[in-house]
Amino acid sequence: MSKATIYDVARVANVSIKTVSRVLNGEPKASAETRARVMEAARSLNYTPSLSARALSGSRSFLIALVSSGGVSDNAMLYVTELQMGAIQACRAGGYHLLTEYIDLGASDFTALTETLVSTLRVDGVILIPPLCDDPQLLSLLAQRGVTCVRISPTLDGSAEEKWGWGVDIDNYQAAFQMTRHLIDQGHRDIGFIQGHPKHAAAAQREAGYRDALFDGGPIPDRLIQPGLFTFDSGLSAARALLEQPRRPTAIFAANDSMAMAVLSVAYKMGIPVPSALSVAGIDDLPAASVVCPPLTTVRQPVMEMGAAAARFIIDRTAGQVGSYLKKVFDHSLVVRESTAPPT
Amino acid sequence: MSKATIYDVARVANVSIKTVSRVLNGEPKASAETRARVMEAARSLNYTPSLSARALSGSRSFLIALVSSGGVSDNAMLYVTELQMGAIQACRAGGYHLLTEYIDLGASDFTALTETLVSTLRVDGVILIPPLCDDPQLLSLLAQRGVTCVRISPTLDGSAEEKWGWGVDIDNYQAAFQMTRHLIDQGHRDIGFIQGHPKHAAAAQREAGYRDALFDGGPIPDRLIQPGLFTFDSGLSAARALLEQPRRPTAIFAANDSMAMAVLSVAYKMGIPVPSALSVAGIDDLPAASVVCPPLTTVRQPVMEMGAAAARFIIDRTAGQVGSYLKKVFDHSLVVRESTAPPT
DNA sequence: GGGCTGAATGACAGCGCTGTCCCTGGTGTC
DNA sequence: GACACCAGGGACAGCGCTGTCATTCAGCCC
Repeated sequence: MSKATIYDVARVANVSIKTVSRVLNGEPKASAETRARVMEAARSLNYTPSLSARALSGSRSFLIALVSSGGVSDNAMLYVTELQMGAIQACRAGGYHLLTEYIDLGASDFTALTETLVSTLRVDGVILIPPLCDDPQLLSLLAQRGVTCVRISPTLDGSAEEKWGWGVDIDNYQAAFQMTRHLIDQGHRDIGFIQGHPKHAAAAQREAGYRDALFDGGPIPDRLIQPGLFTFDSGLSAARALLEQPRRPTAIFAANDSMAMAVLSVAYKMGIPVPSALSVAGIDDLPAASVVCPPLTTVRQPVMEMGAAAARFIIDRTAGQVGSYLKKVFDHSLVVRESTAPPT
Repeated sequence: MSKATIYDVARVANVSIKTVSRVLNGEPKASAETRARVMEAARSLNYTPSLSARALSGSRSFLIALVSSGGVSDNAMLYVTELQMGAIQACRAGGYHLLTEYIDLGASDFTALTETLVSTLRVDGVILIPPLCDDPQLLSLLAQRGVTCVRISPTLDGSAEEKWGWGVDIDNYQAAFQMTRHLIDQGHRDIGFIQGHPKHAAAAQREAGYRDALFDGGPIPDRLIQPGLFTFDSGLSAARALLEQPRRPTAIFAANDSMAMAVLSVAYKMGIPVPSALSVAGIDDLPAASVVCPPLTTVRQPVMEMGAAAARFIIDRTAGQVGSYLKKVFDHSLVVRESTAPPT
């Protein structure tokens, strides 16, 4: 009942521990018969190898770290849960385990974090979440130490890409472009935009998509664009700035759902009915997006799949399969709900 | 630059590795002078001990697992993120690391989970989230293997308590009682209630609080109470059942925020203004609760602190401090926002 | 048949720590 | 002075695996 070791398995299967190790790791040199015998012994003993021992002696640790920053309170970071769930799933499938680390962006000690990840934990890879995934200091520390990184929604900087690891993302430009087109198709011309956090690469891409869809790259009246930080609170101010104008837009497209919900909230307070007098759209499809009133039109990203892909990349790479070291772009989809409608 | 070992530190400090180990682990036998020398050497080498080696040779693994079940899509489980954040914080402070494992409740193999936790990971403790924390099968498996468990919001079963580990919770009865009183104080008499998931212990406690506050334990008309499952969707049906009655309640108290938001949604669709024609209240204070329209009156639990306390308990216990093996009850607070008001 | 190749397996040395036991020399006691 | 005692510190054996290299034994070629 208590912990079975590789020795027990070897004894039962009547082979050396090395052979057990080989079979369990799927190494080639083992006859089918031996393989079966070992597997059976392992099963009967309910044996699971010790991660610590494997990590200590071998070159893999079977550990992946998901590093996040930023407070929970920040609605914008809510998709971390979903990402994590995807990563966990992929880890299970590959015999890996997911560690979650947190770093305070304020008093951040990247050196200590790196040391922990590399020396203490010896992780096989790290999944980085924005805005961490775009911090050159952290990235170069990790690169120096040879850590495999996967960046979620990283900047588009091509040259850095190769140096700093693989990335997963959606096509933020296209997502914003399509959403803007959706509003235009409905008949909107006066479409306000709330920008994302200037440090998030996705923010600029989304704004570009909006600009190009609305004015094909031409100048857009300043009054239509308000700064935001991807947070609900920042969305509140931006929404007010947009809605208190004498000639207010008939639609507002926020660079993410948190801010779009802020628009909903301000409109509600000001007595502006949505969507009849104002259409509102966001990006992300947060869990909350479907439960607010009215349900939010937004762009859904396959966050869980992205998390799974990130973990899988690290696992494959550690197992020797050299990944293509590029960025994988996932498909997004427009989710049209009730917050958008033709202007009346 | 590359991984420094305890040998390096020993050499630099001119002591044996055992002494380094002693100093770093805060063991008594070491003079102040030696201690300082070792610390200095460790710092200068940027040394961090290997977790694997420590775990393999010692009795602690410095690992805590947070086990969750249930889909991400389930709004009700959203507070996992917050719990996790608290646990991570406590882990960092204690030199621990947090692993997140997931188990599919459908095809659940508790034996495999336990084996992974015990043999493979050798975790020092496990944090269990509802409804996992009330599953007798899993609990007894873990207890058999001597795993320290902390259960979040567990059943009140006192006898099981000691056998199955420590727990953290709020006083669900009081929380619901106070919320109901709040509605009564505002003048409501016809207060509907949406029950929680029958398997969650908190659900029954919350209902009891509601019943006692409203009718002091006496019979409550059936029409006022609707079944729910803590999910948004279940809240939708319950809300409809409540609001389509000829004589509909003037207030609805849902056993959690997800379902309360469903009430908001149904009311919106039916054109019932909140709070003027209907007050709505929930429990949990989800991140989304403050951004819906109108912002939801709810009960806030100190989820992050609860997570931190859970992790801290495991850490202390592993370090030898025998915990009191009871349940720690945290203070909750009524958060009155705009979804409740006197009936008109 | 001798030598060679290659597949299947085992022996053995660590990986970087901690637990246990042991040694040293200074102090206190009578 | 003989003894016990204890704080301070070292030697050493693993923890449970994997990497490396050695060994064995078919099968095969000329």
